[in-house]
Amino acid sequence: MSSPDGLRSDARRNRHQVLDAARRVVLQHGPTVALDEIAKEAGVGIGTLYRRFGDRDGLFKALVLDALAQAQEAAEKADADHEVGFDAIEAYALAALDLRTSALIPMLMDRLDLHDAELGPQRETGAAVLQGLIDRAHEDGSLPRTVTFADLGTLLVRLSRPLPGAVPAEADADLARRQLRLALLGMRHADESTLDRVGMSREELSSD
Amino acid sequence: MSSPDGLRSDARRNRHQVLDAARRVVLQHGPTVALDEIAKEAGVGIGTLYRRFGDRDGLFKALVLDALAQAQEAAEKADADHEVGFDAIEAYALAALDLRTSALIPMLMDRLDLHDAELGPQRETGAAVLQGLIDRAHEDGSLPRTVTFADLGTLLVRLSRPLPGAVPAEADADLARRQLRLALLGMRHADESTLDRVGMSREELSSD
DNA sequence: AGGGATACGGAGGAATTTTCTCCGGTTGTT
DNA sequence: AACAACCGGAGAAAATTCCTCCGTATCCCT
Repeated sequence: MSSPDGLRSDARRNRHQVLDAARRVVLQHGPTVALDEIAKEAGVGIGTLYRRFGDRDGLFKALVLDALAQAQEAAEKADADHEVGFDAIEAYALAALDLRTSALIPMLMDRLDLHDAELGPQRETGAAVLQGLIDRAHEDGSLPRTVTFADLGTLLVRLSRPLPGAVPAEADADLARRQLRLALLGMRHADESTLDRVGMSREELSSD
Repeated sequence: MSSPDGLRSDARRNRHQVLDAARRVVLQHGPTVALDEIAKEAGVGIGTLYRRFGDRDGLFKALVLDALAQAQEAAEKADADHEVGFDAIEAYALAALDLRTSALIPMLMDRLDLHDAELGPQRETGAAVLQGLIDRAHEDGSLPRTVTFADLGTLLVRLSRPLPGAVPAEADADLARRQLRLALLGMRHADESTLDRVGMSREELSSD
C-alpha cells in the first residue's frame, strides 16, 4: 500500500478507466444508461464497478467531483495566463470543451444531491470561477455587457454534448471547436443589432 | 368521412398530439424512451398510440416525415424571401430552430431505415435545400467559403437539442436564438484567423 | 335523433432489461 | 512464498417496457 488512497495499483487503474468510460457513455446516452454499458466500455467486469463505487449515485458523484476539479484547474490556469479578460475566457472555453464538464453536470443534475457536503461547495466554486472570468472581461471592455453567464455557460453545454448519431469523436470535437471560435468571434463583436437585450445572469438561469 | 386521410376528427387530433409530444419527448430523452411516456405527454392512452402507428419504428417514421416536410417548407420560403444568400440562411436557421428538426433526425438515425421508399428521398431533398442555400451564399460572397455544410448543419443540431437538466422551454429557446445570432455573426466575419481551413462537406460529414 | 362504425383508455400478462450479489480464480505486495 | 486485495461475470431477483384486448365513448351520416 504505497499509495495515499490505499488502493492497489490495478484497482486504481480500473477506477480511472471506469470514470473515463462513464464520462463518455453518460454524455452519449444520458444518466439512465445501464451500468453494464459503462463497465463494458471501461473494459472491466460489472463487479468491479459496483465494488468501487457502491451504486449508480456513488459513481455519478465521483464522476462529477472529478470533472469539477479538472475544470476548476483549467479555469485558474486560463485566468492566470491571460492579461485581457476575453482571452482568458477563450482559453478556458477551449479547455472546457475538451473536458466536457459543462454538459456532464446538468445531465446528472436530477440524480445528484446538491446539498451533499462535498458536491455543493465544489459546484458553487466551479461556477464562481467562470463568473469571475466574465466579470473581468466586462470590466476591461473586451466582452460586451449584453453577453452574460447564461450565454457562455449554456453555449459550452451545447458544444460539449456529443452530436447525436454515429459521428466519430474526432470530427465531433473538431466541429465543436470551430463553432466555439465562431460564436466567440460573434460575442466579441456583438452590438445591439445582434443581441437586443442583456442575457440572463447566473441566478436567473438556475431558478427561473 | 369528409377528410382525405379517412380519419375521424378525434383520431386526427390525437394523431397530431402524439406526433407533437413525441418530438418533445424524444428530443429530451432520446430514441429509447418508453412509449408510455410519449402517450402520457400527449394526453392520450397508450392503446391509441399503438393503434395509430403500429410500433415504435412506425411512429418514428411518421415523426421524421412530418418534421422533414415542415423544414423543407421553411427552407423554400427563406430561399424565396431573401435576395442575399446569407440572409436566406439566417431566416432558415431561425425557423429550423423552432422546428428542431435538425436534432431530431440524427437522434433517430440508427432506428430509421434510410432506404425506405418515402424516407430516403425526402431526407435527401431536405439536406439538398440547405446545401443550395449555402452554395448561393458562397457564390454571392455573403458567406466565407471556409464555412461549410457541416458547420451550419451541426450547429443547428446542437442548438436544436434542449439543454439537459430542468431548463424551462422558453428560456432554452431564447438562449438558443441568442447563440445562433452570435454564431452567425461570427460566420459572416470569419477569416483565416478564426477558421484556419475549410470545413467538412456534406459527404465528409455523413461517411467519415 | 338514432344507429352503426370508428376510436378511446388503460389493465395486466408476457417479454425484455437492469440490478447487484457472490464466489472461484487471479494479481499485486511484502 | 504467502497473504490480502482484487477481478470477472453468471445468474436470480427486481424493475421496466411492451402491446393486446375489450368494455365504453365519440363521431358521423341519414
